[in-house]
Amino acid sequence: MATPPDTASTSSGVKRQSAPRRRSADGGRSSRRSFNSRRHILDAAAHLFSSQGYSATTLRQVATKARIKAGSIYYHFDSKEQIMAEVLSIAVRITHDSVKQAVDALPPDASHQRRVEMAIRTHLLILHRHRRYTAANVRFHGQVPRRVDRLVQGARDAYSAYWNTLLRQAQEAGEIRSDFSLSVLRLFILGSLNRTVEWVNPRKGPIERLADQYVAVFLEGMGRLPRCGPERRGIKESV
Amino acid sequence: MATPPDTASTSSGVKRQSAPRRRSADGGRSSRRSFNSRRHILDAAAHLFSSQGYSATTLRQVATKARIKAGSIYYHFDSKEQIMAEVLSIAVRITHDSVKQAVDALPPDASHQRRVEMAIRTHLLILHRHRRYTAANVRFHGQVPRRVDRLVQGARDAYSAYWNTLLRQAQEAGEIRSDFSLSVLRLFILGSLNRTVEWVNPRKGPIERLADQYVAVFLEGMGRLPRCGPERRGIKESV
DNA sequence: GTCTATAGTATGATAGAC
DNA sequence: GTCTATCATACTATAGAC
Repeated sequence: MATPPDTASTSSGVKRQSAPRRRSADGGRSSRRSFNSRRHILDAAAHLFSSQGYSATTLRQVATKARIKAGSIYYHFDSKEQIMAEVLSIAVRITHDSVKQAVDALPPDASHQRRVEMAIRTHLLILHRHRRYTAANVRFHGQVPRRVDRLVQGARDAYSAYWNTLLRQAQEAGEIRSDFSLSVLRLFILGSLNRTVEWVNPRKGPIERLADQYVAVFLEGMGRLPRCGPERRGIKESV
Repeated sequence: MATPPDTASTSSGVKRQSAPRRRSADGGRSSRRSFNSRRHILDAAAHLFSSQGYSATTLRQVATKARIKAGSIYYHFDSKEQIMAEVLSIAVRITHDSVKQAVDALPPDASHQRRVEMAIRTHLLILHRHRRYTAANVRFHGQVPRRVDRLVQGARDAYSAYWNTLLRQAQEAGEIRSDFSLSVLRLFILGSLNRTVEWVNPRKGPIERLADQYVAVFLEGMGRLPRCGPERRGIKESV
């Protein structure tokens, strides 16, 4: 069974674009908290946005969670919208990068179904590993000011295009039913994976076991012709 | 191919609980607009809630859309939360009633797979037919004040229980793989269907064609043993 | 880089005329 | 049953001290 590589730790994906200058070599223990304020604000905002929504989250809540006062946020960011835009961009970029990297790491002779399987597994794993950020993106798509959504649209389109290619190649190789609409299939797959942020509790069981069931349904369900016989993998309830 | 019956017109599902008194026999043309204010408020609120979110929607917006002034809302409702609670309750009740009715209308000897198929088709159809209400429920689950969500939880649990029974019976009859977790499968199915409110444009094609593809994936993907041979239905891209 | 204080605006909800 | 007017509160964002 394929398992995605362990890419993109939580901190590695945080964008630094237009961050303020810092002291060149963080002197020591005293200023560590303030030194990382920008990331603390992003983490706090991502968490609150993804659990309450954009409008329901106030900058006072973000500030409290980041252990600073509300006014201080404006040293690091220009507006609430900018914070949201950055959170969403981080989410899309981490996901896209991780999935692409995992698929590329497969042996060159891997089947297209296998590549799709790896993409499904990695997407689901990353979705829950970076849940604060990805859930903000997944749950509030279309619920944020248009200006914000538009800033992230390019990254989202690129990720969609990546999946389209993956699926098209599989269909051309005869590994996906020729009567399926690929755009529907992509939205079906990604939508169902993304939806899991609404109910999955990662502490109740490994995401990999959840991925098993999703992979089983999709690979069997979209295959050109079903494989016959008892050659099946065991899947246990664990989520 | 099974098609759900045409149940629950838009207006039929609107709850009247605790509505103010009305004139017994609506006299005629002059007061028709004010006569239906309560429903106009609910419709306007459902539409705004489902497209913008609960917090982002203001009662002034609702009032404008319902062609009244903001203060007048409080003649019909006690609070913004009450309006949302009523919108969500309507959504869950319409869906549950319609799906149950469609499944019950199947011939008694219908297979369990066929019953699940009908439930999938009807859920998807109703979801988009009553989109204003259902999208508010589906998109903002967990994003509204707890008091509101708790008022709807009972209805949601009942609908989940209904699906659990449907799936359990199918699995016991050997029509769903025995190694699948049914709670995961239910969340998988309903989650993927519900997710379609984020991207489906009903004017671009009939929901039935979309349902074809979802049914195909789920029935093939969760079946105990895949059916062999070329006995397949044709599915065309249309959404 | 963070603070306090506050400007300017918008919100949910209420009171009372009609 | 709807209106106008308004209260009390909370919000985003800014200004300036430290």
